[in-house]
Formats: sequence, structure tokens, C-alpha cells
Amino acid sequence: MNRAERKFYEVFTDLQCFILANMNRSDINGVTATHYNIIEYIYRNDKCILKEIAKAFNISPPAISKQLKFLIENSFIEQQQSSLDRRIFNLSVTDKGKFVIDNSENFRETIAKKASKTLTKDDLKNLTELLHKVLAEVMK
Amino acid sequence: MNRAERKFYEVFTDLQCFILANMNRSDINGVTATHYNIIEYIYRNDKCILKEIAKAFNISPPAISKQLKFLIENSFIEQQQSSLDRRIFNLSVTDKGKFVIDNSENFRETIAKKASKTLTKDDLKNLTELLHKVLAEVMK
DNA sequence: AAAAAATAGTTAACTTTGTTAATTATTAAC
DNA sequence: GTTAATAATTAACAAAGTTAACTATTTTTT
Repeated sequence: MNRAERKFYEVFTDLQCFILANMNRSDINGVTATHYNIIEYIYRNDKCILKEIAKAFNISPPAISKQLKFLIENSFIEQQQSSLDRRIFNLSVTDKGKFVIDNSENFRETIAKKASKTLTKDDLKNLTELLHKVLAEVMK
Repeated sequence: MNRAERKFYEVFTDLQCFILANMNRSDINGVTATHYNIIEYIYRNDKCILKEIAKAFNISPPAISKQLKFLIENSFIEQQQSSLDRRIFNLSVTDKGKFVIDNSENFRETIAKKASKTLTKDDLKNLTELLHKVLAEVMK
């Protein structure tokens, strides 16, 4: 790694530490961080299926299955068997689930607000764009 | 949240998802991601103590205690009882632990390299600086 | 068209990693 | 000098992950 890469690496390490630390905090509105993340994923990917979530979070299908069971039993999400392929269950967020998402001050929101407070509007736009570029490259 | 904040929030959510997914991958050089993170923390904070690690990762002291026990038994790290306050055990990374850190192609390093490949040198420097500013604000 | 292979999801048995409460050893404070 | 606080550990347990084996369904092959 050259100097610029090393610098970026260090900041990114701090960022990961921070995300790690905040992820472990539990119970916002009666759901753990993991539950919250899954609800939000379904919210952002309506009609998605178990397999996709498992892939997105890199967690095994049985583990996701258990989490979904809890979320369905507690009416945060619901599933509908596809009529085209009855092996498939499409997931969506209930009103209760939406309420949790909309009313949870999650830590990313806090960060977004602080970022906007700390940086000028142009810097924030720039940061967003640069991060997006890197992520697009990394995820492809 | 205003428009710029929302945009940042979305990119940051993708980032968190990505970090989450990659964190769960285990076993680089015979240690899990959690072990690796702890070893690296000690590497970057020589002579640190259990309590600090617990705080940094927001994990309870007993959980860290168990991880440290494993890392000490397997000679990745070592501890030395402080002579000033014998309740305190200062931690440091052994040569074996350093080897793991130096020779593990961890995912942050991959990201740093890809970031450097995707962005111009100025953009990378800029991104690093902006991220650093936001993190400094968020962590204080 | 029937048999075989593949896919989506679940169940079961187990492991890892976290938690809280209580304990030990040591230091600081009144 | 007793009491309170602190750093770390042990014990008992809970949460959330894993793999392997299973069910139900769809797709592919012959």
C-alpha cells in the first residue's frame, strides 16, 4: 500500500470499529440491531426473498429463516407465497415494521446529520459521491 | 433529513451492509474476523488493557476476556501485569500476531487498493480527509 | 412422461460468542 | 482501617450463528 492508500486504510479501520461498536447496541423499539437491519433490508427491497437476504448479509439461510420467523410472529414483516413458484415466499414490511423503521433514530441517521453539520454542503455531496464510487467498484 | 443527508445516508447504509457481510467471513490465517480485529486493535494500541478493548468494540469485559484467553493461549498476543497497578494487564502483540496482521489480506486493504485504483490521487486524499472529519465529529 | 437434479426454505443438533451476576484481587477514599 | 471502587475472571445462561439432513416444489434430462 502506498501512503494515500495507507491513510485511507486507517480511517476506514476507525470507521469499521465505529460501525462494529454501534451495531452491537441492541433494542431500538423492541428489536435488536440485526432484526432492524433485516426489516430495513426488506423495506428497501420489497418482495425480496430469504435467499437474497442471506446473500446480502453473508449469513446462512437457516439463520435468516429463524430471524424471519421471529419477525413474522411479531408482525414486523409478512410473507406471501408466490403463485408462479410456490417454493418462493416474497417478503414485505408491515405497518408495524414501517413504524419501527420510520421512528428509530438509528446510528446511520445520526451520522448523516452530524456529517451534514460538520461539512459544507459541497463537501457532503462530494463525500457521498466518492464513497459511492468506491463502493460500486468494490461490490461489483 | 434533507436531500443531501438522505443521499449520504443511503450510501452509508450500503457501506454498512458491505462491512457486515465481509465481517462475517472467518478464518484468515487461522483466526476469525473477531480475533483479527482484536489483534489489530492491540497492534495499534500497544500496552492497552482489556477494558479499553471492551469499550472500543462495545462488547462486555467477560466476552473480551474469553477472546484474549484464546489469543494468549495461541501466542498471538501476550500480557504483562503492571507493576504500578497489579489489577492491570497490559497487552501486546507477539511476533506471531504481527505476522498474521502483516500477512493477512484483509478486506479493508482490498478496499483501500480498489479505492486507489478507482479514484484519482486527489479524490482519494479528499475522501480520506472528509471521512476523517465526519468520524472525528461522530466519535467525540 | 418419468426419473434425476436443482432450488427455496425449514428443522435439528451443535458451536460460537455474546450476556448478566457473582467472585477475586487490588487500589483508592473517607 | 474499614468501605467503596476498579480490573479482570468465572459461572450460568441466551442469542445467533453453523452444517447436515429433510420437505416441497420446479426444472432438466433422457
